[in-house]
Amino acid sequence: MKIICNDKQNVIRIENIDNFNLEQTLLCGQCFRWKKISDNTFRGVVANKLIDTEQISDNIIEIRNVDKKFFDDVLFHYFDLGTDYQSIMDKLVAKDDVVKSSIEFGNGIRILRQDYFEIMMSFIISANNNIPRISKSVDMISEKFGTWIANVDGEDYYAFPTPEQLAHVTSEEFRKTSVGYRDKYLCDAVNAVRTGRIDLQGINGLPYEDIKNELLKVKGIGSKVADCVILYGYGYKSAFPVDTWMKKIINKYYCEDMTTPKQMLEFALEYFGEYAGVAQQYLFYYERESKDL
DNA sequence: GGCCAGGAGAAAA
DNA sequence: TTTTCTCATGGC
Repeated sequence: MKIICNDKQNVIRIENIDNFNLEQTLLCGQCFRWKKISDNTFRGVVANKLIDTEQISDNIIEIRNVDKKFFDDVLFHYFDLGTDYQSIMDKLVAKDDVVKSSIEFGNGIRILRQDYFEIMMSFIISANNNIPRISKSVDMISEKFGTWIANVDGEDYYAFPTPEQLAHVTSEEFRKTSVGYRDKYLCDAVNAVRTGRIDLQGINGLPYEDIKNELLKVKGIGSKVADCVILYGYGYKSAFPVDTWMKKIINKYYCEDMTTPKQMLEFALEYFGEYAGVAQQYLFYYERESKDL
């Protein structure tokens, strides 16, 4: 991987990068705030900055509107550029033909490391919901309560609000962002952070079981949502969210008679091992997208 | 008009 | 402790 900085134009160019497809990574359901604005370009807000990023070729990506400092301080970590995905892929491909097919189908998904608070709120909204609506609600919450970032091409962009900005938002106000009955869960999550019932920064690095138990203290966070936060926020690559799609996949390809999510989680952790979460993301993408072929 | 979405909490068994 | 019911919302 080679990183070329052009601070005069605020462009970062990443060359010779393997396993990084923007569309698969940004629209695969692990994040909700990136928009496709042309064939190969995506626009999104990361840490109070509006960023454009373009897939120049399979191995070249350009990031615009960022200087070297922001790239080093934030984006390198956000895009998980310090991780050797090729070695992870090699290990997973050897598991079985289902994983192998999934990885050959979507061989450019990276697991982002997103803001803890934003990802927690987003996945509380995700419960019994669908991706377009989750995205819509997260955008509405940002627009109503977050800090304005920029107006580009006639459109306003906002940062996801901080816990302080949401401190006095009522459930009725959350309800107006079409989150449905999850409104009160969002209030509780904000309250949990502000009172210190959960320390989102402090729990980073705890053993999987411990960090999960901390997250489960928040109303609206069950096993699946906790695993999403642990995987897409804290970057634990063994965390394995069992959603409706993963249930289908496990029943279809692995264990026909398995019924409970708890069983499935135990099976997945044992079978897929330290990169279970990565396997999960590829299986999820494959099962959802390959139907269109 | 019922079913489904990246489920969770509360009630009931 | 483990199953069953209910919970907004919108697209199909």
